[in-house]
Amino acid sequence: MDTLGIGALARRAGVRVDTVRYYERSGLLAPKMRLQSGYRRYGAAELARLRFIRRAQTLGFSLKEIRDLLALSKGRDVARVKRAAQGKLADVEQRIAALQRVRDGLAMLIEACPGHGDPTDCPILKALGGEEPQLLGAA
Amino acid sequence: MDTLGIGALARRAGVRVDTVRYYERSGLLAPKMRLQSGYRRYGAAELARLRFIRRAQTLGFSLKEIRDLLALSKGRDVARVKRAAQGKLADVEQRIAALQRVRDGLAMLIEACPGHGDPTDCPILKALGGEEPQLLGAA
DNA sequence: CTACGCCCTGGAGCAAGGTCCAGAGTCAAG
DNA sequence: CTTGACTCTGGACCTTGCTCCAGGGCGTAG
Repeated sequence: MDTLGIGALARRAGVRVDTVRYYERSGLLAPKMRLQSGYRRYGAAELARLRFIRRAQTLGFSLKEIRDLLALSKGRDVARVKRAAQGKLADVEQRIAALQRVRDGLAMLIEACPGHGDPTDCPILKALGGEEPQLLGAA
Repeated sequence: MDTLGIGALARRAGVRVDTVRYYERSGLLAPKMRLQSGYRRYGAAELARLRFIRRAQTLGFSLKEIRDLLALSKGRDVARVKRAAQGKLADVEQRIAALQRVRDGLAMLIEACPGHGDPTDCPILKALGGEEPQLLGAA
């Protein structure tokens, strides 16, 4: 057989067996087939899908969002798929922009901080404790 | 008085009263003072801090991380504060880089998708369902 | 046949981050 | 003083994303 049991699949994707079953319950990943015994069998497509799920997760997509993304692959409406992808893109771009503002704020503070001396001279502490914590950008 | 009750504070920060109390329990935000009745009173600094917490959260910082960030403002060791900020900066930069890879992958797929016609021609669907879902970058 | 390691289902438990009572006290306007 | 809006505490409950049993079957090497 070139199919995998749940344990082998889990090992190859770096997740636990329970997690695979949890994803199945959550409608994210169904086995390719079952043996008469009820044992799940997975193929290469399932392994790829599982790895996709994990990568998406580490980037901050919730399981629900991932389910939505994956559901698109069953849609026959190409235009809708494209629109959904564009929406996701806008989403990602907003997150990037927000994080860049954080980064710039942090970088400025770090540069302005002497790294020694009187705490009241440290701009980082001022930004964190003060009246206007601009660290994360206005509003 | 120019102090706020918990309800007014919550309204101005766009959170629920229960959330403010939850943050207090979690060691994130203490009232400026209490009335004899036990009522909490907050000043401008507390409102700023609450808004800071919310902004940090929307950018993916956990309450624990935020607590760490805020705790720095009480530290007298400027060098340590600076190192902590640098660590957080590296963190943020990694997240940005990861998201940029997602963005680039998505953008490429969207550009390659005609937006109509045969679903089997749509690269987005291929990337999602196929053998090598490169959408989120390799490994 | 006996082990030993997988696999099954169902359900409990956990951490984070809230959210929502119940029952009782407080405050401010009229 | 009465009313209605607020606030208090304590604890239960919810969602997400797992993680870990218990109490069984399966499967293959020796």
